[in-house]
Amino acid sequence: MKSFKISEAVIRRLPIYLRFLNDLSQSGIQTVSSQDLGEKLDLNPAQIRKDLAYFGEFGRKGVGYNVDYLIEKIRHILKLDKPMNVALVGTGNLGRALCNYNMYLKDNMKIVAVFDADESKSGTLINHLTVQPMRELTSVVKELDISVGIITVPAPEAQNVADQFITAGVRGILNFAPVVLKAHSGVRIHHVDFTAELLSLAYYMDHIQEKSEGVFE
Amino acid sequence: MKSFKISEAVIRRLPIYLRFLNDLSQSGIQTVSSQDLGEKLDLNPAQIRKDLAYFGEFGRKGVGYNVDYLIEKIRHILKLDKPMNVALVGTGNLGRALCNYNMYLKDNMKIVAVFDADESKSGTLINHLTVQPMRELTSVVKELDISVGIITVPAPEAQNVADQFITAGVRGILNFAPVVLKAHSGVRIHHVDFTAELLSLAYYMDHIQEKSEGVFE
DNA sequence: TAGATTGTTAATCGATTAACAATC
DNA sequence: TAGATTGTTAATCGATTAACAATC
Repeated sequence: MKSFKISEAVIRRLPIYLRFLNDLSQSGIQTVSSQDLGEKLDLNPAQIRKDLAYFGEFGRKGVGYNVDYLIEKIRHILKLDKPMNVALVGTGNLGRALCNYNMYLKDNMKIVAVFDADESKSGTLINHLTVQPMRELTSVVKELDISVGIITVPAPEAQNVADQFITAGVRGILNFAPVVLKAHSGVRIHHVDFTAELLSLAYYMDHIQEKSEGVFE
Repeated sequence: MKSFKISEAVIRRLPIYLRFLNDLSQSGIQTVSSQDLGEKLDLNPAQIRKDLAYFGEFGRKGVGYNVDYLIEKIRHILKLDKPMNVALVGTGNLGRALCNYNMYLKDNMKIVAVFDADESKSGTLINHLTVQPMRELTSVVKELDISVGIITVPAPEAQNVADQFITAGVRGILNFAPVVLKAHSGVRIHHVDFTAELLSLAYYMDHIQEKSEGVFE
């Protein structure tokens, strides 16, 4: 048994590999080289080989990687080979969009409970799920063995919701609110910050596009 | 006049600073130190000082940064001090959510046109905007001087939409589809990849949380 | 066998952090 | 003046890329 510290950058690339490998598999392609992957995903082939090599020897010299075998391996590494229950708080436009978007299903991640602070929404249905009041959160998280919470509430309420999730026992949070959340170590927080993506995009609009070159007086 | 290459990591932090500074400003706080910022945003104070110093001397030794002055400076750096027009393609749940979410307004970014490949949707209203057919895209982008395109279509159509945006003349794309897009240099693509965020979150769920430590046999 | 491609080491590159003189 | 905090250099740390022996 070996013990590694795998860097976050590596882990964040694995879902990108997985997604493209799934496409290949569906197209009936059985073998792929790091060269191919690199071209399609805009990554250095050496980086891809190195990333995968952290977890084992998945390829064959002179041949490449077997697509379905690699899919299986990455799914195992990311722990997508067993079901994981997810709860969502905040049934605004974005929250409802995510509930309907059940892409996660094939990756064994499933939204199984939805909450909203506005109790007048309790009982309404979103994609076969009944909206529940916040006071039910702790008990539902425990009953349904929910390990991940998605936050789609306005920024000022996000930290409060995160605290409730953490108290209830979730181990991971996916935050869509435009605010930096605090959590004790032991709880992992990923941030989907599309306002920041849009604002940083603005910076590049008038610049000469030679690898992040900028001019200032 | 000095010429820099500012790294992408630096640019991506500027909107985070800006957002928190806006909060401070609204709370009536006039001065902030890199120490304060670092604590609230989970960043190293030295990094914050260094980031800002790429663009000028915005602080005062022994005092800190004037909140409103720094806001003004960052807004200028990111080019948020002049209006920027945005178009969106794909009026599914996510697209509609983004149209309604006009947080961008105060940052001078405004969605001014919405398109959908499904022509039966043409003419419907989303938040005061009329959905238009794809064949109008090129002319509308030119007429309204649109420089950024948002893509919220299913993955298989995303590259095609990107190509149309690029042909029409946009210089930046914010892609929400779970696929890596290709573009010639000169067009900047940012990817909001929440499925990847969710899948990589799964990896950390059963791991001891000591800075990305993992164990494999 | 000849060509292709992995796994891995070494070299490079870039980003973060520590430290401190300058100065408010 | 004493305390605080910046701007900036140097040191550290980590991630990417190049190169190549191993081998299919």
